[in-house]
Amino acid sequence: MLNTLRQDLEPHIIKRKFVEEKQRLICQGSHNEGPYILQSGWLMLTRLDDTGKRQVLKLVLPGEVFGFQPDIHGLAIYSAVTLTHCAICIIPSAFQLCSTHPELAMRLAWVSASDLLLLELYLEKISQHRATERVAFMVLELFRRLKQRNMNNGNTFQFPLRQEDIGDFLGLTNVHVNRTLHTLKEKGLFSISHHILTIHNYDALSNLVGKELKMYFACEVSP
Amino acid sequence: MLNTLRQDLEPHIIKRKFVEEKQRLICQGSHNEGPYILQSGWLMLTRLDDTGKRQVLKLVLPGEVFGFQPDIHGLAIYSAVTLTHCAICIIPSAFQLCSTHPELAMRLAWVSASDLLLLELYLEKISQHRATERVAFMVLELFRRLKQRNMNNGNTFQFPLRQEDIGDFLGLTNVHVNRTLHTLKEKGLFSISHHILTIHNYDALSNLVGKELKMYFACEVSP
DNA sequence: CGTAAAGTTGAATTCTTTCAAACACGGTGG
DNA sequence: CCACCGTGTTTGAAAGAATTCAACTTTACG
Repeated sequence: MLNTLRQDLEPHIIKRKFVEEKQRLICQGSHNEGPYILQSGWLMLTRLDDTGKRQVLKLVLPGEVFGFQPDIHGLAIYSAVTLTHCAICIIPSAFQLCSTHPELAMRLAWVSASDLLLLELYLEKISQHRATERVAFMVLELFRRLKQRNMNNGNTFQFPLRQEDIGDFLGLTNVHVNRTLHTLKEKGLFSISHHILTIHNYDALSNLVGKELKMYFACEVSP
Repeated sequence: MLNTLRQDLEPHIIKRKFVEEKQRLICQGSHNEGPYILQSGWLMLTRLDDTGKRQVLKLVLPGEVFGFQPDIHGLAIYSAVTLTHCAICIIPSAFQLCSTHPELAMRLAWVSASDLLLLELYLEKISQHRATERVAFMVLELFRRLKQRNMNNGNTFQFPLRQEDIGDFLGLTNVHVNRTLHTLKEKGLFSISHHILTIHNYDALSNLVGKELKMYFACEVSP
């Protein structure tokens, strides 16, 4: 399911781009050309509010579709910012293509529904649980998606986020993220160093997120 | 856009149901027959975690589709619970229908993307803002959707949620919801009494949620 | 009228933020 | 090669927000 989308659409993909890190692909409040497919690299979807607070809505990994938004006034409600060097594809007129390519419509439905499911899980964690569990959840959720893509190296993987990004993702201040990471490191669960994250005790970590999610993370779901 | 879905699908809708309040249509962890269309009444999508904490994921209003979830192990990740007497339709084999009815696939894509957008806004509020703003946001967001359905009576509308439901929706305890509702009532913004909510000062209320969302709530978006 | 469910209030505790300052690190230019 | 600078991380102390616990009041409903 992961790779076929690009194959289906191959003839319709007009533009390909390579983008440096910290660049903006979609800009909140502007017109959105998407949807896009991320081919390689990491990026994040972020939203700024009037007070200048930032919410990271999603971390996008290779193979994922992003930027399929029903617009408010036709404008994007979030920005897409690269965390690393990225390669992306643009599907310029996805809406029109849908009528002639029902499989694209199905795919977009499936993508949105999957994003929705993931966001529901994040919302639950952020809304109901404390800093430690939120961070544990994020690490395990990422680890699961990275493993599906063979982007891990055993219990280790690249982790391009700053502590402030984690905070804006999980609804915490960078200061509190720092303290929480320390606690988790001291407990021997995982540690981050030089943008590399290492899980030292997977079982203890997954115990933090509860039994149901533990099963979710253990199982290989097609992305 | 709101009403056409049912018309498109009319020949394929097999079952119709009337359901009492506080009944469970989808049960977390069980197989899900959906998707469904809510014809009348209110219901909510809720998720329980291992510790017994509950997250309300969405309030579903008449005309909306719910229960289109890519399953974990084929099982529903949330329950659907009626808040009032409801009338619903079931679209039994939506996935198969999609191949012969591309407009259904498009509709489901659009529904999921809209749900995702709404959830992103809730996540931002819950993650970044305090109790007062969360509650204000919920009231305005509901008011907007109710107005689209002519389910308001001026600045007044039926409000079937208990304070505990609000808490589980917004990530607050029922105790704190109570105190927050009091504060907002004393400020003359809105009040709830006998399951009827009255907005006393719309402008002041919408100032609480910020300029961008204020515009969002002011505009009539097709649902 | 009586019971169960929902709402209200206070006081103590816990978690998180805020503010401020110090520290570490990688890169740049002298 | 080293000093310098900016970005990101670390730490402490005080303030603030929300939770917990417990008791009490009100409302809904048979």
